[in-house]
Amino acid sequence: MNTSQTARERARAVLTSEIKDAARRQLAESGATGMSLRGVARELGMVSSALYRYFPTRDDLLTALIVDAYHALGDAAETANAIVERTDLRRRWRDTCRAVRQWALANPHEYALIYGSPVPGYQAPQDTVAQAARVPLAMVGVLRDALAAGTLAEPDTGIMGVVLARQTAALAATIAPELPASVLIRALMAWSQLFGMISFELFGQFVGSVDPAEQFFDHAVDLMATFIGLPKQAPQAPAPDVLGALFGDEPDGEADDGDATRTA
Amino acid sequence: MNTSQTARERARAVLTSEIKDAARRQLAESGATGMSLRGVARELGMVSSALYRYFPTRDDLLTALIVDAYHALGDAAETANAIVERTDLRRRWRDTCRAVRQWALANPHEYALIYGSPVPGYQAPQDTVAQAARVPLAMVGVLRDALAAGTLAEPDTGIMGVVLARQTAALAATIAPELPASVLIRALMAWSQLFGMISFELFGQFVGSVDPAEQFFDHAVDLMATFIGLPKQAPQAPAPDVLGALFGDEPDGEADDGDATRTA
DNA sequence: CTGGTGCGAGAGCACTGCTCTCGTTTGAGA
DNA sequence: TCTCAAACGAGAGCAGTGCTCTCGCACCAG
Repeated sequence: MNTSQTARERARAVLTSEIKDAARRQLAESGATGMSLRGVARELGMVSSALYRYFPTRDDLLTALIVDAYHALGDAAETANAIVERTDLRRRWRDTCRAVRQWALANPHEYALIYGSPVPGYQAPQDTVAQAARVPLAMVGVLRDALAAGTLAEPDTGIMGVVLARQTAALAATIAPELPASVLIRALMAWSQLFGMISFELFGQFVGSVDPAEQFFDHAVDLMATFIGLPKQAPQAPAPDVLGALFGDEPDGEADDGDATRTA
Repeated sequence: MNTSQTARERARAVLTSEIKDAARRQLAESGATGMSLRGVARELGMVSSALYRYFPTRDDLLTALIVDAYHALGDAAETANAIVERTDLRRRWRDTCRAVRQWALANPHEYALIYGSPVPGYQAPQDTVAQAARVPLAMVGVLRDALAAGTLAEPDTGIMGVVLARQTAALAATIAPELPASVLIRALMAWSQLFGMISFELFGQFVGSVDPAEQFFDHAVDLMATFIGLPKQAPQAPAPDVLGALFGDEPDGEADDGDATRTA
């Protein structure tokens, strides 16, 4: 790729990323409304009209930042999920959720950009939906492994409307066919609970109650894990037969933990 | 109150509310970024500088809209909670949550204004915190009545950090001294889950999965009620005729989820 | 009746996103 | 190696924004 790149193309690529960097810096300082095209041009020592060679409009620059933010958040969640010992499901769940919160706390304005109110007329480029799915997919990955290991306590479904039944069936077909609908529904609940909690913490809704939300967050994540059916605690020293069963069936393979949330 | 009001004061009051109405209209159409001071001045047939006699800055006008939005949402939740038969705890819980969602769907931009990313440098006037607490207080009210009636299944606390224990103790002291910390924590979780769910639906995070979120919402609300410890079902409602008199005019298919075909 | 005060209109400033034009630079094809 | 179109940055300019200041007019208490 780089071989056939002309100097102009290389300059264009580097300047494009420099523009995004400057915009990200302004975003981190002043929020989305404070990110001005003229401001980033000023920071780069160029004139504002020159920026339009790289981004046709301000919203396109913001969209690029959104895509990057989704990507960074997905990376954070997936690496946190991949780092933990694969059989320690409870810890994988917890660390994945923690990684999302840590990323949000470290990049509050970028988080607000993607999970706050949609800024323009809110178009969702098809590129973002795949990136946005990475966090819930990481969470589902833990549940799939728990189900495969036989340690997932399958909750009862309860009464389900036809629309919801169809939606969960379609979702299962594309995400995790072996997961029962009841687990999928609770995963969706845990997913929205996670981001609701983070948004509340970041946007100041917890000030009167659990303002330093660290311990509340961990507690809630743990309770939601139990709510879905993850085993209470990682067995300290699993019995040899259980261990053998765990490593014997091995549905996802062990070597590819680089991508722990493969979508089958 | 009108007695001691001079004509000038009356004119000022009515014009102030007219400005807010016009601003709310612009907000509903174009979102927070589209609400321009000059635009509302144009709509009212006045010049922009005249608006500064009523709101010293654009952010102050937005803040007024925020306070009003909190007020309207609190009203919606409290009336929904008050309409239901007081002993029907499950239905009170559900209808309160539904009222929040209905209000959010009816006023998406106002919802985004108060629960999306904070718009300006995010100051939270002391007036808003009391208003913002009304929804969770309505939910807690149901739990208090359940505890008083002896029908609240108190969940186990689990391990709790000292910070969290102190926070929940302080919260209980000011809100509901008789509620155990475990219930309070789960109420906080249900609260953030509710708004996380609504935000996801409004901001388009559910598009790939449960996009028409009606049935998923009801299902999740019900599961969270059980999660907190509310009794499974209202103990066989007191008398059908009373129920019919109370809920004769339910707008949306409310009576018994009759349309939801029960599929296992 | 009079003088201070609240009010709306208008001009103007600094800023924004965006468009258009004009020389210059670049690099691929002749 | 030369040529010419495409890409590029700079500048001017337009319409819009929030906000300030000044100026007359209308109100209302003294």
